[in-house]
Amino acid sequence: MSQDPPRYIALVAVPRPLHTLLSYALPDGEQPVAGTRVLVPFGSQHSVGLVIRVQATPPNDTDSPFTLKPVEAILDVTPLPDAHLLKLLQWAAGYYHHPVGEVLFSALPIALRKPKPLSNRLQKLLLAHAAVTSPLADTHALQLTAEQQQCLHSIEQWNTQTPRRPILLHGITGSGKTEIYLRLIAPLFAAGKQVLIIVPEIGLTPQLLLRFARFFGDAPMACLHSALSDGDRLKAWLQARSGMAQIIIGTRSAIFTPAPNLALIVIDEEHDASLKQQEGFRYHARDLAIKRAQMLDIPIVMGTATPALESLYNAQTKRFHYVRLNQRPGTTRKPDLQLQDTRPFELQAGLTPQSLIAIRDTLARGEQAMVFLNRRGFAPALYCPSCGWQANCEHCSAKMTWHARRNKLICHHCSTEQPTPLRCPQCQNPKLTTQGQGTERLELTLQSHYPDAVVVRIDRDSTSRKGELDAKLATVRSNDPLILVGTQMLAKGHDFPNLTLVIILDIDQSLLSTDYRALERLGQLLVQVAGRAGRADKAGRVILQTSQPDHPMLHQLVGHGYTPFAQQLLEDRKRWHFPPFGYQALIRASSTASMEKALQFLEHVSQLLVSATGTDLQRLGPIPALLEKRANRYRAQLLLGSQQRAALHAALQQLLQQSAKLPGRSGVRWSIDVDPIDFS
DNA sequence: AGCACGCCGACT
DNA sequence: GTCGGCGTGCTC
Repeated sequence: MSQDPPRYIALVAVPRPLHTLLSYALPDGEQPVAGTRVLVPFGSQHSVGLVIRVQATPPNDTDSPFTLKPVEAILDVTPLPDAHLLKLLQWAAGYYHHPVGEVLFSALPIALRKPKPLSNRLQKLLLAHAAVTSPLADTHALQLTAEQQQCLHSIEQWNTQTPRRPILLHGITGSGKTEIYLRLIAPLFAAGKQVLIIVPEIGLTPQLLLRFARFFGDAPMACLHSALSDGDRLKAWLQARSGMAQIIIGTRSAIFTPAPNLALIVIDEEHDASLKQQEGFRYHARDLAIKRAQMLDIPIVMGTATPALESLYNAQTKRFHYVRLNQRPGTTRKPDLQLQDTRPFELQAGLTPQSLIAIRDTLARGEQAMVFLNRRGFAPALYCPSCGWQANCEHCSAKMTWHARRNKLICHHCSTEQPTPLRCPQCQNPKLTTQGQGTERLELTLQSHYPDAVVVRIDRDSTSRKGELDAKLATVRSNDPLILVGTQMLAKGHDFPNLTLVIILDIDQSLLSTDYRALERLGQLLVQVAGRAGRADKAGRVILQTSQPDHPMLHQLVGHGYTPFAQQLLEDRKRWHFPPFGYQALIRASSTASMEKALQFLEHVSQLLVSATGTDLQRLGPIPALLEKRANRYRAQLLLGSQQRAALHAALQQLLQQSAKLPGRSGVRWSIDVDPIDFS
């Protein structure tokens, strides 16, 4: 049974952790375009794959070790990621050393993993679109201030120059960055172009969305975020891909949305850590956005009140254009920021006497106060005062947090829940005690301290039900005097005009952290939270409670502001050859068996890298991770550093090529994190 | 990631 | 004697 050799073969990426493409024979006469999905046989089963390339079979192809299996079905007529996205994604797979098929499919809506053609869905969408006409409903345009006009003018100028550079828009909270975005987008919108806007977390930026909706009227907007159903996500994605959604707003993964007429990318809050994916394909949406804009030769604008040190450095070295907005329209005074030493006082509700007085006065003036504490739950520890027993998570090397409302112990690392023990499991003592405090306790104690005041708590626990967050935000926006208690969730994207006092608790841990990025993040968080105070025409006051009021970096931040603070941190980074003065990758390993197993594996990785590269690759570790055990896995890490990006990437390439032979790899899960930002 | 293949303990 | 444990290795 001899067969003619296939004329063409397809190189296909499947959504599995394979670092290679697989070759399949194509039926006679078929030449699918790169980016179309195919159904292929895969081991004993079938898989959807993406065609990356189609090649003619070499005429006398005798050295091929395989008899190629045939492509079973071609699922699409047009490519899903277009040629440009395909190129970007392949580049990203190489840069982040992540399996190419997983990278490609992580950029597609989940619904497209099923081997179903999408032709009919498209048809429906396009028919729906035919009825909509959407004039620019610019009835809510505000007059720009002189500073904003100057800023806009600079950006427009830069966007006519070649070669292009990314633009860093460093504007203090309330300075009107959104107004600048809108003015940049408007002419593109009118010209039928598309714009991609990446935001940290869409549920938390309702005001930005509202502003866009007002500005662009009923223009078709595609929103892509984690709360969407698979169907809605596919719909938004198709609308963007068809070009009919001109405004595309989304979180991190929206950076992969196809947009044939893309003319501008905006990254809002470019410093935000949520732009970096923290598992699987660990990409940074800002960095990929810069790459995408560069490949398309379109402008990219990154806005923030607290630039990432990397971005600030890029601005200083002229890789980025840099423009500032220093004024808050309608406000004359900057918030008054003060450090408060907690050590001399016995704290009540975690607050110093001065803080308590400040809250009382604020309420008396009919204004709002916010107490920021980045810790959920009632208390971060439950222990027995008589024998010293403590409620630890049995799956993690961590204490369990006590939640009063649900009367449960919850591990914030693995989400394990346990009923609160009635007596000490060790000595039967019926009186267990909590230690420390979270937002839940803060809410309670503030309420009893100010019995007549309304206390609103906003954190993940108090807003998990649908509509709950909106209701709470509406209460706050009614501008009645109240006390707002909350975590991270309050730090970004909200505008509370009657909020004039912000108290920030418990920052001491960040000041002592071994993570070299902890101070940068603390600085960003403090400035962002402080930016909530004193909007509209009311002066704001920010109180920073700490047991280390003499910390030099805190003084730098409070005394001179974010930029000199960041500059100081950059100088430290330079001394240590840390990013952006060097390049890093973190190898993580975990084992259910023991810490030793994870460490030993990384020791072998380390040795492989030395013998394979022999370069001046710096190695820090292997060391146990900050959280040594999580969800029953012992975790260790090895930090790699180099002054040459190419050397680091060559080393990672070597590691991947030889990883199958590494001793001690059985029972160990491991991963590569390029440009790590979180060392937990 | 799945899945099959393969070599060691307690059961119809 | 077999059912099945998950260690190992492969997927064109």
